[in-house]
Amino acid sequence: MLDINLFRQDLAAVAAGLAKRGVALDTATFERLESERKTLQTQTQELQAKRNALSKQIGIAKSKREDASALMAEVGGLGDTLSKMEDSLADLQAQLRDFLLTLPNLTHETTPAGSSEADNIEVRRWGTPRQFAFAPRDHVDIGEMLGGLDFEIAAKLSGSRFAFLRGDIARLHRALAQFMLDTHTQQHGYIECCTPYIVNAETLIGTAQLPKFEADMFSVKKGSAEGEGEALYLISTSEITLTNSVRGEILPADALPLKLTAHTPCFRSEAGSYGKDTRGMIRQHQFDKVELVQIVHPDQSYAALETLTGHAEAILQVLELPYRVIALCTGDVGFASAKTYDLEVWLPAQNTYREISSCSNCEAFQARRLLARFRNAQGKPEFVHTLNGSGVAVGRALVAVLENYQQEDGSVQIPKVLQKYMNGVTEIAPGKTPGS
RNA sequence: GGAGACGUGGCCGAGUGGUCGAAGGCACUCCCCUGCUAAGGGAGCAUGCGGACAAAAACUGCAUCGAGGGUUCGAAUCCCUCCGUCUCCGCCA
Repeated sequence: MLDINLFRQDLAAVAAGLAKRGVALDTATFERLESERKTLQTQTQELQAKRNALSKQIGIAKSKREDASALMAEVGGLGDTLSKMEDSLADLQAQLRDFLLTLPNLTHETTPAGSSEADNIEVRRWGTPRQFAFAPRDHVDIGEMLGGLDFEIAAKLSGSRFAFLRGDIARLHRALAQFMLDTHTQQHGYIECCTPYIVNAETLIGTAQLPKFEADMFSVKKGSAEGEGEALYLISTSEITLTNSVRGEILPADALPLKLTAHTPCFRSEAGSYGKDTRGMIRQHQFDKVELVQIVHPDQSYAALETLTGHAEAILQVLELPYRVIALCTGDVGFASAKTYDLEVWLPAQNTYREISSCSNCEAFQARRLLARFRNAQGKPEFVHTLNGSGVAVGRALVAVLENYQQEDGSVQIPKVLQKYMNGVTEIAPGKTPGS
């Protein structure tokens, strides 16, 4: 959520900022709502003050055993008017809040200008894509040769866009996640968390999945029959639970930066992506991800974005997977983000780089919704800045390892750092899985 | 799922319709006194949103005692719903 004070002070600037992302701000609606709110709020508060004062006098009079009937008659007439005014004020403030909740964050000045993916800027590359002496297979074909990567069974169980892993491939998937968690906790200073996978609506408003992106979420019901309770949702990323862990908190200054990581499944309905990446496990309804979240002092957030991105990069470097870093342009950054770097890993079968991590600085956009604050040097509560990044997507990392480490005979070598998580296994070869 | 108890400020804890945004204590901050492994005295110390203002401070209004609704001139206090915590029983990993 953007700061409403910005709108009051310089509406044109906000409109210009949003226009960079291709969002048209309805300034007329805002000005109308805001001026109505101002009038009504002032009037309502004046009337409330009057009622409170009179009621207090009644109390004083009664305690002195004096007659209060005149006072009571005076205040009695206020009730209806007041409750009507309070209702319409609440309604107006809800409208204003809804108006603000549907607007994305303003982008940072260093976010490149642009209108679409095509305007994103490559910041750097790491590693050299391997030269293959044969035509590299994609992970689906590799999985088929090895066994243990089964989309038909998954389709039978759940439908399209799910995968069923078995044997060494399932184990490789687990090894990747453990390696990532260990690296982030032992080398990068993150606290390992294990969080709920099901959350309520309030939590999703905090990190901005709701109200605007409900269609991207899976919702679940409590109990069997009626289940007319509160709607619950499967998390689409553990950014949701990690970041919401500070919701409503006023943290002491020395608690910052707070660095959290978790390995969780992520559930996405992928509405609107029909026909995209239908082959393999690039785009799934359920995938695992190790997430990095930092809660930081506002002055530190852009430095933190660089280091957090570096933490995600370190994973790919140690796995020796070539990648590039992309700065998303103003037209492509996510709703809550002011600046985002995507990490794209090299996939030889596609002969291209594909997103495997997305690292964002949300500044105070989420904190404002969350009421997540810290006590600044003056002792006053101030919004924290929140950052999140994949460190990295486990499913896509599995794809990258399978494709980049494949051999001509269909076997796949295990990256050195993963071997200890694989009980010393150095390669997965056809005919041996499912096994071990 | 059944029965009961409970949810107050950073923490503890009083407060069952009226000068209560909330006693008292602890913690914390500042000042004074004292001079020594301490103690005493005084003051301050919740958050959000408004108001005149370019802004800050100060001032002032409104709201907030788990959440939402209701009764009332007036609610932390009474009623309803929900959420959560604790104890016992049942069930289960």
